[in-house]
Amino acid sequence: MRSHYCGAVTEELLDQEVTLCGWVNRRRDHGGVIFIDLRDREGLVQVVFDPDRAEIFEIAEHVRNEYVLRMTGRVRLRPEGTANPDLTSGKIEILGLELEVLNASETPPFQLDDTGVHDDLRLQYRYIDLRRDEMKNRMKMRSQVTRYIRSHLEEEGYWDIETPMLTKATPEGARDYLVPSRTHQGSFFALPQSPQLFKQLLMMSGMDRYYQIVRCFRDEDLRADRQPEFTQIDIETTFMDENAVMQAMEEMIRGLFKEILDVDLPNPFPRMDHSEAILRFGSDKPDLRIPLELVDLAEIMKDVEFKVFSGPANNPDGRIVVLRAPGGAELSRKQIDQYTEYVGRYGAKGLAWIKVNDVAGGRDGLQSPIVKFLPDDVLAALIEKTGAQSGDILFFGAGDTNTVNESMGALRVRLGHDLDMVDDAWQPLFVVNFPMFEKNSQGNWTALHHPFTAPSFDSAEALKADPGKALSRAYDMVLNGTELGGGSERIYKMDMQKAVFEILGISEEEADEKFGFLLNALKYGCPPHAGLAFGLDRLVMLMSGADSIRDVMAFPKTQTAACLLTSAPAPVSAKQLRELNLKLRKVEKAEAE
RNA sequence: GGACCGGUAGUUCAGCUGGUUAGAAUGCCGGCCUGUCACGCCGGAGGUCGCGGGUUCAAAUCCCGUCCGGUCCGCCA
Repeated sequence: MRSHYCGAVTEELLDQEVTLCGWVNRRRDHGGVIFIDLRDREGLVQVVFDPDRAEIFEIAEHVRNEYVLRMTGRVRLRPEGTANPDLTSGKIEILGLELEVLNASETPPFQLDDTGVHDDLRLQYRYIDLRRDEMKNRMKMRSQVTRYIRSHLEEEGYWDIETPMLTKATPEGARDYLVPSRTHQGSFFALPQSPQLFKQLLMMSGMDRYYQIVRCFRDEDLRADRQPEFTQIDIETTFMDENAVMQAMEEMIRGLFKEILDVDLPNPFPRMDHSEAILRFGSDKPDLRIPLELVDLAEIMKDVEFKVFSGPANNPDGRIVVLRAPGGAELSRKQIDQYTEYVGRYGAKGLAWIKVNDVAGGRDGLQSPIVKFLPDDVLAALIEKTGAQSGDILFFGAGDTNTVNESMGALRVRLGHDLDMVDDAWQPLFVVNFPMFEKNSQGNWTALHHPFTAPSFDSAEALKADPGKALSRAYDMVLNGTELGGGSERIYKMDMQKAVFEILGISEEEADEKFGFLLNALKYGCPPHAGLAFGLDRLVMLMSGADSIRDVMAFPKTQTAACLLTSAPAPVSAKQLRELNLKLRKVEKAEAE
């Protein structure tokens, strides 16, 4: 049908006849001569129609944006001074000799070069949105990324093995998407939240090294970086400890960034203990591009009269920190109020602050509603410990540890952006040595990672004796404040797995019912194994500079998990429900009161 | 479940302290134009102001409810 891609026609084809197919990107009609920019996936080329050939000139006059054309013409140099350096094909143009309209187009609902079109319209007409260069390039990069990952892992001896999409609901973790079974009425499949258990079973099956670029499903509320269906690069290996896995994975990511973006990531990636990340950045996925850090003030504030500060300083479950924002003394009262409202979202009850107007001026150089509560020596220690300079502002977070970490960690990132202090760089790291368990609001132990993660303790007895002390052999790869992937060394011994279930309060019967197949497999020669999973969408989002993973998915869903293109989800027929032995409950608002 | 932002011409927005005929840009349609590339010039058409209710002599504008899109908290690894 065609001889070349539009974007691939260059001066190398001078004087040759080419046949092209594509869309009308734009038509410029000068009366006596018509230019059409013909567009396909690979780019644009200018086609010229002159009135000498009345028949095709007539056709060209009636062509409109987004018409699909097939044309044949001769490649020639553009007249001197009319080259377009913005196009790879800009030195040449094509003199139209034949022209066929393969299909007309209605006027598109939005202009392809309009950058501010609302998301809902873009999603409804996604097939038009995807024609835009920005979107097309993201799809291309995504394909390049998966190609690189696949070929790299294949070369390293990993096998691509598929796992079921129709599987079993899991009690832990996210809400499942359920699929009713027709042949087992009243029973349901679940779509996988991840292939976690299957990939472990593949290791037990002796597959040695596995990978899969695989769709996962989680029925939870959405965010800019969370979709109900998303793609993981899922990896698992046998007989490699966590250090070897981390090293192999960072090598892969380094290679990927070099290949696709020509970016050299650090070698090796820095590693940071989970406890250090929380202490310094208030986050388990610190954005190292931002130089600000939380400074702990427990020592300084222990004995002050000001209970808001001394209380948390003396409470083992409390924390008091300060965050120094360089140049922040210029912030207006309104801006400070906005930051107060911002930390309030994370549960902070307030946001105390001190403006350092003149660092040499002692108490008089400080401006703040709380300075009067703090003695001179504490103020001096504060200035010394934060390294505050004239013109800075100090923000204080005090309260229970989690609230302080979350609110001040978020404020740190927000200030970094607002004060334009985000380093233009790629800052990856591994966060390691996570706690194995944490207490939930009811005071029960829950797994920080998942219940198949191996603890740092070798013996099940030691683990049971003090679960709060145990670290896990888990690791998260973090890039610029986004969690790119995470994994762990897995439990491969029955007694350890049983101990973990016991600590989590999962009874033997329940464990048997939910995970019996895995526990059984542990009995038949289970090798040590470890792995991890990357979020492909987040990876491509970061690499392409997109603000949301929606922009690196061809057909994403809205925040309410709907597809505006197909109008999914949608009701089904009574017949379909009957076959599945399902009956809908009536939703009557009046009765629901 | 909750907080906040947005919804006005095909599109992106202005108008919003209530008051003649709701504007701009762009797109669209028509005419002119032989070197443009965001072509140019002239003319024209185009609106349930998301939806429902209320206040008022009068509502795009104020109030209540609701739907849709987005950001975030909760939720989620």
